[in-house]
Amino acid sequence: MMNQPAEKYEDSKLYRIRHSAAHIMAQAVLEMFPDGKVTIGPPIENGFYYDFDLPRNLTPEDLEAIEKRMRQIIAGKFEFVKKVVPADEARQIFKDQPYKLELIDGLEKGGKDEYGNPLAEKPEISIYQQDSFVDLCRGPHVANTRELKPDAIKLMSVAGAYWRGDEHNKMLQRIYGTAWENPQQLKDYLWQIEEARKRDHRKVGKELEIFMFDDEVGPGLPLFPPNGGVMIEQIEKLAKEMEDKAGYLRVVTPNLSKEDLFIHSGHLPYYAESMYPPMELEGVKYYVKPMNCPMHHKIFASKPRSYRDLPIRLAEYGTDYRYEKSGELFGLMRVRSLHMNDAHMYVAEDQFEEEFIGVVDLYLKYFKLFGIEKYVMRLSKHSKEGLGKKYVDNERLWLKTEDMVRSAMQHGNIPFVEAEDEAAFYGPKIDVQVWSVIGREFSLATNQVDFAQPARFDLKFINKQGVEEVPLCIHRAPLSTHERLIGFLIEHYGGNFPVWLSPEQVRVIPITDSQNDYAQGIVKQLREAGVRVSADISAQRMNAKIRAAQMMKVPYMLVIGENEMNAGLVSLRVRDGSQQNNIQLSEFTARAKQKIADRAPEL
RNA sequence: GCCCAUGUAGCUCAGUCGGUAGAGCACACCCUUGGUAAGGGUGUGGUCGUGGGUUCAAUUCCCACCAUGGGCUCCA
Repeated sequence: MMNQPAEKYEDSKLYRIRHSAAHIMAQAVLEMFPDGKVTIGPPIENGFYYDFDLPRNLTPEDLEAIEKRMRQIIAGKFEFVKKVVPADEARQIFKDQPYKLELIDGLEKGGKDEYGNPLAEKPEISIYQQDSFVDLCRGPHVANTRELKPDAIKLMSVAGAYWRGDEHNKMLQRIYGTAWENPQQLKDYLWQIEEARKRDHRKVGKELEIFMFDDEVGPGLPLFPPNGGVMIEQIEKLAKEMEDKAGYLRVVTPNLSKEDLFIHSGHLPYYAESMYPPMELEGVKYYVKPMNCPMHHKIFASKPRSYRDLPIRLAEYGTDYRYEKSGELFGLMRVRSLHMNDAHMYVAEDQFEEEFIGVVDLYLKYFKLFGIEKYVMRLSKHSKEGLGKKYVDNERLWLKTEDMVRSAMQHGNIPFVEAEDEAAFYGPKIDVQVWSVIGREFSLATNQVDFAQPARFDLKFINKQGVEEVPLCIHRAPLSTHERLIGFLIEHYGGNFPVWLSPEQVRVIPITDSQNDYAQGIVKQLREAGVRVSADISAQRMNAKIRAAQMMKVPYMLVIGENEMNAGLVSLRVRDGSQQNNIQLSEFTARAKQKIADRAPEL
């Protein structure tokens, strides 16, 4: 990322600037609300925040006033003075600040830092003071407020945030701000935000008519007009090709089932509140499915299986419904109806490693195709505290399967990081975070081990010794959901899709309406060649037609005027602005077909 | 679900300190027949998110709800 020095962020000057800016902001806020309560205010990526408990809600005007006051404080050239104090003295200093007292207790008892994370050793208690403001803080800070540049700070927004990140706690008011070493860096950062906004999938997706929402259909339930329909079709075609080669078998399963299935799977007690409520017919409850696993398990269980049949890989683009909380919906990234690139592989234990690595290799092939260069694979593990609550209560199997995944990844030479308390309820998983070119992070792929459901569903196969054995199940979704993948691809490509993914691949542009018939003939020929094409016969000038095609990001434009028509040729304009005049249609068709067949990134 | 902000034509937005609204683009028609990112004119188009309340009068003020956005929490 830009502006990230090679040194650790925590040791950088920028970190101290932002941390200090948070204190200066807190001073300004407390001057405005003398009875206000302060909590914590750390530096974060690109800026800082501070959480307050205030007598009234902040307005945008308040933010302006606070920002103005911050500039004055900075101009006051105040020293940041650190002092280490005993806990009791700290309690005296912060006697009117209940949140600080709670933090002091946490520090003194040992064990917890200001974010509630466990600490290796009991920390010293320190305070920092600048001007009139004293804060409980471990630092570090700049030496003097003059090290901050008044023109390099900006308050960005007010937001709600729960005390200590727990939704059962009081909601505080969080002010987000950004601070930089100089005004130019701030300007660059704001420009970067602006550029990211231009690529936002919600904006571009609307402009290019890839997806839409409708109030009467419902929140989180996207509709895909024809342009989105084309993309979905192309992605499914790709997935099918890849999966066919890897030995997957396609299945189709219903969108709803009786309650019994989800009781059996064990999903209901964990996830009832994220499921659409059941409908009851003739005394039987039905749920729309939030995932496909139990259905696939039923297919596996439908007949006796031999070790010779394994691994069995059942794949489906399943349509699932999850009742995400209203505030969690986000464009195409978090929706309530999803089309998942799902598959379950049933494997014997000695096949696990090869199969698991095979899936990861499949991910890497997809990433290469889409030009995804930045990604991180994360081994998501259980937590001891979550056993029996968030996670199936069998620590032995957790540790065993986590080991299996770890060694599979190591043997496959695939770099990964590990994270506690991030697993699925039935087993550990590899989650893949990818970053689009604008730096937004997405959880795309997931590859999960399931040691719980196969036993619950009484899945088994006859092993070499003629004995029944429970298979392991690998859940995998390398292309996530159509919804999330398309959202990602829109931002990743900024709408400039490779030809194979472009909803409209060619637009024929007659210069005057005398060429309209010729244009229609070209459309017909290209269509027969399997190219997605249309002709612009509107009553506009060529320039306007080109502009319209450029704005829809059509990769190829075929401009035809009298010259081309008389010679039986076409002139090609590529989306990047390059041109190739008076060429044979067959020559262009061959180029287009080749790019499509290769799924080539370039035009 | 929680805090805050926003919601005016198909799209992007202006506006009304209470008297039922306007621009550009798009669309239709007319003129123009133009050589690589916007030719000109005319016109169609809005129960100003939904439902209540206050008022002689509400798109404007108040309340509730819905949706979207920025966050928090959550994400099998």
